[in-house]
Amino acid sequence: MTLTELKAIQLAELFSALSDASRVRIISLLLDGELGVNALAEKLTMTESAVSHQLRGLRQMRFVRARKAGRQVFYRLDDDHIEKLYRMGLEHVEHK
Amino acid sequence: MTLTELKAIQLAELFSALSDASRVRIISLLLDGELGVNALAEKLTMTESAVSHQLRGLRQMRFVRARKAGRQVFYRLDDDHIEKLYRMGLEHVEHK
DNA sequence: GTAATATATGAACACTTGCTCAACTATTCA
DNA sequence: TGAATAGTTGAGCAAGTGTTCATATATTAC
Repeated sequence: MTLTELKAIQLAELFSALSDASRVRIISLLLDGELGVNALAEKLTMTESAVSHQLRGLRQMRFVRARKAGRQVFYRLDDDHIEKLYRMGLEHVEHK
Repeated sequence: MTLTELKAIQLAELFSALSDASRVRIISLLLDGELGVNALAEKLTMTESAVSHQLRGLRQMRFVRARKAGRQVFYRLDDDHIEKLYRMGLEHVEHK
């Protein structure tokens, strides 16, 4: 199975989105439904700024989608592929 | 689904192993069977040193396993979980 | 209009990562 | 023994990443 360099890069980018504990925890919280930035920040004990920066990356990779309501922005997972990847990873981590 | 900080870190580490194009290409080559460091280096057009450094990381994460035969060291995937993760990622990348 | 709230953004900085290069170990062959 | 081959390892460094802090934007309340 030879892989083009482009696809190798795309795959690496995909997995990079889950290669940081803060992002993993954001994904894990959004599995239960949408949350605003402030709620995420509180649950994660991170600053809103740090959360916002991470959400930006996740948004650009189409891992999450934003919905604006008044001055709040609610985020949710964009795609169930992400959930599958997450669960498969979790399974791997737990069965060792 | 609340995730402990430890598991978030472990998950992030797992996905980190696939978060680099060189490592992704190594995994993709090893899907077809074991290969020595030199053969990997040639197929990847990377130095043996660079490949060896990456293999070290993959070994530590138990993504690959080494078999020594004379002065050669053959690497293969350690676990079919990795293959599943890889294929799921590839599917995601290709269906967009 | 002003003030308060919710989020986004850019710069700066510490930390991490992946490579190169040189030196090293281990094995085979003569 | 010595030379050649296969791979590993550590130092050094450029590039990338995640956070903080200050500032900016957008919306709501007054």
